[in-house]
Amino acid sequence: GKRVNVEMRIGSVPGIKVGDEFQYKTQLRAVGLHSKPMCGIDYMKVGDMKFATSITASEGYGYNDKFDSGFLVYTGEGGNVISKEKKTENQKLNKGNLALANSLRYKKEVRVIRGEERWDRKGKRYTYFGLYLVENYWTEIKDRGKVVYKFKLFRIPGQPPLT
Amino acid sequence: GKRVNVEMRIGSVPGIKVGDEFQYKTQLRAVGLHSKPMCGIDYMKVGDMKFATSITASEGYGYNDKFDSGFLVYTGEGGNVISKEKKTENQKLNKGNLALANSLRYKKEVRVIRGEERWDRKGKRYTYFGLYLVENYWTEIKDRGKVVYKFKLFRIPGQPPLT
DNA sequence: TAGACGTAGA
DNA sequence: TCTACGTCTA
Repeated sequence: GKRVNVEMRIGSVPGIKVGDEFQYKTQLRAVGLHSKPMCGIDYMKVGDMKFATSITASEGYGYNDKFDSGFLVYTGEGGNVISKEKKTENQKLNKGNLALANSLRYKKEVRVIRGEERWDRKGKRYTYFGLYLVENYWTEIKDRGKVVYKFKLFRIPGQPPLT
Repeated sequence: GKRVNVEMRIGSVPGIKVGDEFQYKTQLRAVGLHSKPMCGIDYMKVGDMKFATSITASEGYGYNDKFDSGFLVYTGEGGNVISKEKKTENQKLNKGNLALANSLRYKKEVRVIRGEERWDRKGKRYTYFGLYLVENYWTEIKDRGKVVYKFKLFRIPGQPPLT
């Protein structure tokens, strides 16, 4: 049980390979992949600007993120999208959403982790998918008339294939 | 990131020594010390009866558990004791509380883990304190007139000292 | 102090 | 489905 406290950064993490799997979000933090225990979008400040460092696309939360060959459409955060108790609101271009927009504008790499539900529903299976770039983003109006941000990311070519 | 799924049992855990420290509750689960990610009392069914396997006494949650030389007074679970939103209710002799009561009656060992707040407030420091036996339990009436269970446990002699 | 794509078991 | 001594950042 060694004490872990990794500095988060943009880009690949030394020692972590595409396809590496983890069981808990605390493990993602321990190895330096994703710092936030409950947030999908992790980001850091460089000077006065936020950039995304990593996103985890966990299935089964009502976000309906779509993984396709080399692409990913990812739903922004905020607006109580997955809350059962709180009222849905418009998502805003702040926090993680703003960080992803900045990553697009400045062509910063984003680590992508996919979280899959396990058949035994004990923990998840978090798989490191590699580095992506944000291609564009837009807003959609969801069921209850609220604004939701969508980010399209493409996988940077030349990385090991996902089996 | 090897997949972990340990069978929980009563008594000491092979390979775990008094004083071993951990950072997250998911680690406690991984090594077989404490299965529940957010509950203080872990227990298992033997035949038709529940017995406690381990308790974590985390500081800073308004439970006011007391560690003394060889003794521990532990607050039972339930009743929304630490909830800020929900109304406080009477604790009942069920779930983990019932398991601890059975551990007293049948003299079953209980693993004790102490969770301390860290100065940097990142993670906790969970320390394995060794095996205890429940000496007795009682109820108290707390501030808002609600029933709270208290369990007194003593540390089984002959174990390595806690430095 | 509150918010956020957490976890497991009853 | 819900509860439960979670865990981090803003």
